[in-house]
Amino acid sequence: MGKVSPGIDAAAWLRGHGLRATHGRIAIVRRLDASRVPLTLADIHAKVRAAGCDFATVFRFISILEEKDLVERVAWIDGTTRHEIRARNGPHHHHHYLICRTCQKVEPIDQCVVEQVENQIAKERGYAALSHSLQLSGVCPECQAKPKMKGKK
Amino acid sequence: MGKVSPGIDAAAWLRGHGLRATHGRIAIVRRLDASRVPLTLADIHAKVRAAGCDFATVFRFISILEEKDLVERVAWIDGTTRHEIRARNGPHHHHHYLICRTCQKVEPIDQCVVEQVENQIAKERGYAALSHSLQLSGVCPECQAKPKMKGKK
DNA sequence: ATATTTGCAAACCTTTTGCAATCTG
DNA sequence: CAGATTGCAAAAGGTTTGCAAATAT
Repeated sequence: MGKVSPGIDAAAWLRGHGLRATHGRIAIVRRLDASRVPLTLADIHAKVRAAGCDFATVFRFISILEEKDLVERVAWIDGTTRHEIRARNGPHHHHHYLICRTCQKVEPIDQCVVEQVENQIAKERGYAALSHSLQLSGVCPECQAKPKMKGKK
Repeated sequence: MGKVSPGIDAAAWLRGHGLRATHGRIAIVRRLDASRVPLTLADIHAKVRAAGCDFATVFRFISILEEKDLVERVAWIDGTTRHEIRARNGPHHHHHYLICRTCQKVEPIDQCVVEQVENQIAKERGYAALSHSLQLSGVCPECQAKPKMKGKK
């Protein structure tokens, strides 16, 4: 649902956006499409290097996708920069996640509760072209149950 | 109000937290205290280097303050890592900002509208020790009025 | 006086770029 | 075939660490 399609034809998707379909790019799009959460360049590279795709290619191609607004860059709460294929739900960009500070598990939040906040606050001040990033973090039920081993970062 | 105090006695504040009051540290605390928005290490260093405080000192001391939970690290929406002195409003950490994507202006949002969201969503899933980071971005009224000069980042 | 903290410089690691070779349409 | 794209390797940025000298208590 947030995916480009279930098991998409990456080559067709690429050409449909006026992009050349090389092996590396196809692997990158597949990787992005398969993830429900934003990935770091290293994450992506780890999965596509087997296909002979260089880190520089990941870097450059992700930049291209971001310029075309097909991928969005997210400043993750742990300080890493991540990238996410953009769901086609209109001009609004949603990035709602629940992150466990202990096990680093990430759960997307589907509800659009922030919409009201966004409209209320930002429009009150006359802002246009709004977007937002909300990351909630805490300790998940599983980690609360486990013996406490402080894994700081 | 989010400040340690108006024109605080940094040395006393430091000793009060069991930290040695060196010139560099005093300058760093003053800088943090004077800002309503999170700062990068470079921001802080730029202001304290005149006082002969090295970048490494800024780096190490901020790390110490963060371990003691006196300063909080924030993954800013532009990908930079920023640091903010922690307001004493309880265990809840608030980071609500309205950021202009054109002029980079930052306006803190005082309202705690996310509280409901946080409690609703996170507790529904059994998370503990919640905190959140919300950054709204858009184009401020002033920038909407100005002639459009696309300053990307 | 003594343990802590600092400045300096080097080590790291991630991000970015140049260029010749390779591939796509 | 021609221009776009890639791999490789080096450059650039920001972060982190070691160590001897300086500092706070």
